[in-house]
Amino acid sequence: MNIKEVAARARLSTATVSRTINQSGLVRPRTAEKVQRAIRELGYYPNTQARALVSGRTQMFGLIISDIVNPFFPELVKSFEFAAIHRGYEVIVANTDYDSERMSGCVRRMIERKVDGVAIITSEIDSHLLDELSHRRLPIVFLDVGKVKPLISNIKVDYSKGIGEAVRHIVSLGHQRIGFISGPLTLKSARTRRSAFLKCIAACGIGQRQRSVVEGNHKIDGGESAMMQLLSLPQPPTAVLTSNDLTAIGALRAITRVGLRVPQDISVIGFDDIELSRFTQPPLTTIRLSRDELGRKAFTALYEMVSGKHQSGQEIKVSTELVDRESTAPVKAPPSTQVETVTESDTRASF
Amino acid sequence: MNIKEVAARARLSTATVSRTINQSGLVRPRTAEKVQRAIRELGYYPNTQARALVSGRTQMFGLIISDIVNPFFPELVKSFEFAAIHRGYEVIVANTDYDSERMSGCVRRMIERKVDGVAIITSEIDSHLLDELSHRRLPIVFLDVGKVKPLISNIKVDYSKGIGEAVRHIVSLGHQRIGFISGPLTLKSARTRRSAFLKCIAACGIGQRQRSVVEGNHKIDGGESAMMQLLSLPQPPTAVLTSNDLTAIGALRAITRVGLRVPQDISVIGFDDIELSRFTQPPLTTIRLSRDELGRKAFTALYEMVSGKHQSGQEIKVSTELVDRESTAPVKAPPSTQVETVTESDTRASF
DNA sequence: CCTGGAGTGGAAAGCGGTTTCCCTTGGCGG
DNA sequence: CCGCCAAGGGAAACCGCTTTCCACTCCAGG
Repeated sequence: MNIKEVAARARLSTATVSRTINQSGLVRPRTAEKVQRAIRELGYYPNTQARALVSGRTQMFGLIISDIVNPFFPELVKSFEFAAIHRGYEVIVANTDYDSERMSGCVRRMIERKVDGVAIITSEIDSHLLDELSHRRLPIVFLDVGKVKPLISNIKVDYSKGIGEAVRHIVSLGHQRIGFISGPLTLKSARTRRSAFLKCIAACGIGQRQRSVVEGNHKIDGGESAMMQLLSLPQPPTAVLTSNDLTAIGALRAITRVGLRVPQDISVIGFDDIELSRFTQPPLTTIRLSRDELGRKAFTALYEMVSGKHQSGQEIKVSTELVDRESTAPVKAPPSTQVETVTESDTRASF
Repeated sequence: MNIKEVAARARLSTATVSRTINQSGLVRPRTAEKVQRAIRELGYYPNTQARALVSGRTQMFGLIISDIVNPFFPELVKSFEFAAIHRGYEVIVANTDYDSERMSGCVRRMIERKVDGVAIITSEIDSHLLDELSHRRLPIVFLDVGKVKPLISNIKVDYSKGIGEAVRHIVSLGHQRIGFISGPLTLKSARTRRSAFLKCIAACGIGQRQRSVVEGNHKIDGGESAMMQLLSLPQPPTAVLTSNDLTAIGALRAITRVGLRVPQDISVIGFDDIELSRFTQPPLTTIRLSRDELGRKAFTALYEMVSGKHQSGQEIKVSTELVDRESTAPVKAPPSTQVETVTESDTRASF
């Protein structure tokens, strides 16, 4: 089934069929109608490969992420994809699995498939790969990597806004000793979040001695053990911010396990506002970074580069904001008590 | 950058370059070496579109799922994709969003992109779409739809095994009144799970009067309200099975909220064994359906159809099994007590 | 009645590969 | 040293589509 059969059936040339399909406006309505009928009768779909070959555009975008299993990404993928289909683009998703080896595989796939642009929402990228891409004049959108150039746009997350709101919120509740559980510091994104926290905390007049920072792994178990570390400090923090929601959930678990309560004994604030955080017990106060917005804006940025508008690359801002739920409360008492007894049996908890 | 440039640089014909790339074995090693060098020096990647055009195979598979945001799917997608890349295939993922309107859009996309096969892991498919696909001789893999035909394989999940294990486990713990929270009964998969439960329960000699079935929505909130319904029964069940883990998590929440304990007062068993279920409080006993296995097998089934082996379509089994964690316990007492007081303040819970 | 130009539709040249068909080579036996 | 045959490599057709370049029709104006 190809354009020739359609042309034959409509008793027209392939050129006319093609023109009709592509709305070139050079075909008389009566003729177009003939074509349409033939197409309908044959159930014809143009071959995208052939089209891509001649037009030089595949109408596909690549989307490189760290790991689709990480709850941060599915929503992002979905909104990117949604925007893409809407404009007639297809999306090829690739997971790096946080591995720069794999990352180069992903980039290769994108090049081989001749995508019209790539969104890279992960930080395992070395400059050599970047060259590879920009050498081929492929539009790229990064998340938080910074340098806008021709054909390279960047989405800049304003971490400070949300984190600032959170820290001020916590401080206004009387908390003085504030902890932070970072992500794995091998990740650029984790380092960015961490330093945004440090900046905000300093801006609020919290001294170095009052803050304690430990490293998690952006997953539940890492959050849990990091929180255990914080709890075993001589002066544990009374409020804890975390680098993502999974970490916060782990922290919640650790606190509960040790027989303390959230938020009465310790306040916890997450980051990202994943779906799940509405369902923790207590519902998690967190800093929202809209993945939906991220996905949409990433697509749009790419689209504007390929369609000529904004060829030069641009910087797009995405904001963050505090979502106040129930995992924060005023600081308990003059900071004196310390964890001593671990009342396992008292730990009644659900999801 | 195309094959001609490579040929020119290597001072050979394009045919030789092509033969070298495709390992046809007709090229002398010395010549091949020349080609390789030229390719390397130019950073040449063959154009997949052009290749697909002439070979008739795009080396792409479609993967149609319900909703990537549902935690059931990411892992499945990942393992499918992993297997695919391993064999040089690319994957196009499409979400139906449980909407049969969208479903037909997904199918269209697959046809337009000329994928070599489609895995359909969702049940919103009407026969008209199916015709559309098989009319084009596209290999298809379904999940639990049943009819194996030429070019149509089916993955059959053995629900009974895992559910049977779970029910026997529960019964051996002394439970007599057993509840089930189903998924939305508009979904075929939910209906399948529900009827598997009913069958197993009957096989274990539990009478109709001892079981109560309510409908959830496969999400946390639906599980929670469905569980509330069960709890308000004159004789609430002492053990509850659910159609998926999110539902079970909701049930956990409901039970905790009402001042009861899992597993001391009520046992809960989930389904799927999503990542999260290890992290609930208490860790969720659940029935594992390996998404990893599902993804791998779906790919393999497709691959075997396109590569000639097993053109006829086959039925592939995937098993389920009980994963015993901590949300089940022996039934409490002679079944008499009933929920009366709701001690909100006593509800200390985390994730 | 002839000419010119707008409006339609056709023929054909690619797009970048693969593959068939055929011509060169080169190695070997006679 | 010559001839033969297999193997290596080249020329060209073709995959399905878009698009340029033309040819033709038709009607208005001279």
